[in-house]
Amino acid sequence: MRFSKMLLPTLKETPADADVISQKLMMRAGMIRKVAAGIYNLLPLGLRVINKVEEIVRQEMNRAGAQEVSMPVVIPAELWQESGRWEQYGKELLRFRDRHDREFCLGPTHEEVITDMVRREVRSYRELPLNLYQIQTKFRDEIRPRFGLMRGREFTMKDAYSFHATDESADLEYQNMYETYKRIFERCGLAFKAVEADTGAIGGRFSHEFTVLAESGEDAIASCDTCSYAANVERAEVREADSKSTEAPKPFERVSSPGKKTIEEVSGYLKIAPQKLIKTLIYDTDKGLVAALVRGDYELNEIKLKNITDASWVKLAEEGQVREATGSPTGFAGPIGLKIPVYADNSIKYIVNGATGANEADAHLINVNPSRDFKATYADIRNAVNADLCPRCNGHLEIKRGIEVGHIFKLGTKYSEAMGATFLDEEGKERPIIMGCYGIGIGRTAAAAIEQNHDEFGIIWPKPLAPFGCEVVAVNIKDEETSKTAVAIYGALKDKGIDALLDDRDERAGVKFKDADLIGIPVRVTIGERNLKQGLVEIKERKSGQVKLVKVEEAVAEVGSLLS
RNA sequence: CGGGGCGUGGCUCAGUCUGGUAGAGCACCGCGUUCGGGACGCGGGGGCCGGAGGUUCGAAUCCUCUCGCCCCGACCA
Repeated sequence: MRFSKMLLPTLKETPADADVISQKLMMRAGMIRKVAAGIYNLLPLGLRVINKVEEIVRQEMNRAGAQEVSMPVVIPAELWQESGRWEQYGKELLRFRDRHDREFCLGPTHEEVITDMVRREVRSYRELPLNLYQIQTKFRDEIRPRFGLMRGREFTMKDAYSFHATDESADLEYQNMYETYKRIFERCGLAFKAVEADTGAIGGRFSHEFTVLAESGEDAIASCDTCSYAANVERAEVREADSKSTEAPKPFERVSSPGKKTIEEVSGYLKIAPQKLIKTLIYDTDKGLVAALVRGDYELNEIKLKNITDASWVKLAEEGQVREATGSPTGFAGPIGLKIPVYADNSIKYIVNGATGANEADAHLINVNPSRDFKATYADIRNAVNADLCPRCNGHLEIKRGIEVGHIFKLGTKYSEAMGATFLDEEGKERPIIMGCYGIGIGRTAAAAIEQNHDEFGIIWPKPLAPFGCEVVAVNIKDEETSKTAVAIYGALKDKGIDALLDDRDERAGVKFKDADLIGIPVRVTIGERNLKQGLVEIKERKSGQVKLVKVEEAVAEVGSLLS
């Protein structure tokens, strides 16, 4: 491709509304342009990268024995009503009506459609297992789209669904996909981690996230510094250190604490460390109001709370509900005397002479001792923090940020049962098909690659994702020798199967060099008059910045060896 | 949806508080000089100041309503 002919509008300035590096660089490099919030055009350079990612995914999925299909973006409501998600999914699901007033939605994921497809075609265990995937546009009406392709509302995703007659078969495929995902992200040149994760709205029994470590990541990952344990903090198990305090329990007493509501205020006013405060949060759930206790310096993990209470949703109670449960305004709740179920984080157990709300305005209790003064169900309901004990070994957890680029789930029979996707087993017995599902965010993977591979000048593409393998820069296109040599090398590269970009614009050298650094092609061949007089051209690697001069005739071979 | 902010040539922004009829840099077009790390000079084109209503002799500027976008919290590939 010739630069002069390509729609490749690079930007000298960073657009005001971009806030992560990948988004800024994608905009500046002329890869993407915003059409609406969370909705983007992919320009030629951007599409090239997306195609590279897709091709790697496609090859590896095929290699793993999966078959590619394509499902519609527009899905009739009935399918979602069958699975029960039409009601559950919430506003992320963009719903609309056609001219006949029939209800549809834009597919945010395709369990329903694929389950419908398979239940129509598969009758016997002989036709299983099956792994079907597609690379397709999804739409999720995100509350807050941001970070360019990293969290768009419309995005391309590879989603695969597997169908099995037995649990063992499903587990085998889960493992197969786990290995496949590792290969895919390795081939993309990414530093990633597979971590245990919560199953969320997709449902199912267990799952792993594939996370690219990056400062801008929206996920917090806890990983052990000695063993291989890694999990999303939403999921990370917390093991409390046994800390036997030598302090003697004192009788509890009520103290006045006018207007002191937050942990900092109470801690400061009563001169008690946050670690000795019992934070009491009132939650509304579909099972009624509950109280959740965590140590003052920890955060409650709502997912864990939801799991332990066996509720299908939990949310922080409103002011009125807090009054109803505690008889006091928010900020003064405590576990003593509550009539609702009390769930306490394991860390509470070790508090001696702690402080908590008195369930009356402007008062707290001090010298509270959990085992003596109130009853609670103890469980792990807090978020893991840095330096927590590893649940698997004697190491400690480190919290890092990451971008979730892939997720694999063992679904079980959630959808097959709801939608009647069954098969006949060897004994002629009808059974629900066991399912797994496996997603990869294509655009997000490309964005993650930039987050991990860039410098102050621009993108540094990992070779497998680079939109071109090599950029040929003709320093002065008006010089006949330069122009002839550049075109010849460019042609020879193409003949050799190397995708090349020829910067044949009539621009000053500086402009072309800046653009080359910005768009981040791995290898640059620079043809300038001075070197050319000695029969030499310059070859520069984007990543290392290493420059070497080679003979014109050797340039193509040198580029080839740098790219292999 | 709650809280905060912003909408002025293609892009980045000034002008808004203190109304007087729209600017800069970059980009774009022409000519000339320049030419290996985002050149310079001269000339030029381009803006219902997000939209609607109002106040006023006069509104980018003040008021009301609306739409869009961005940031901080509850979702996920």
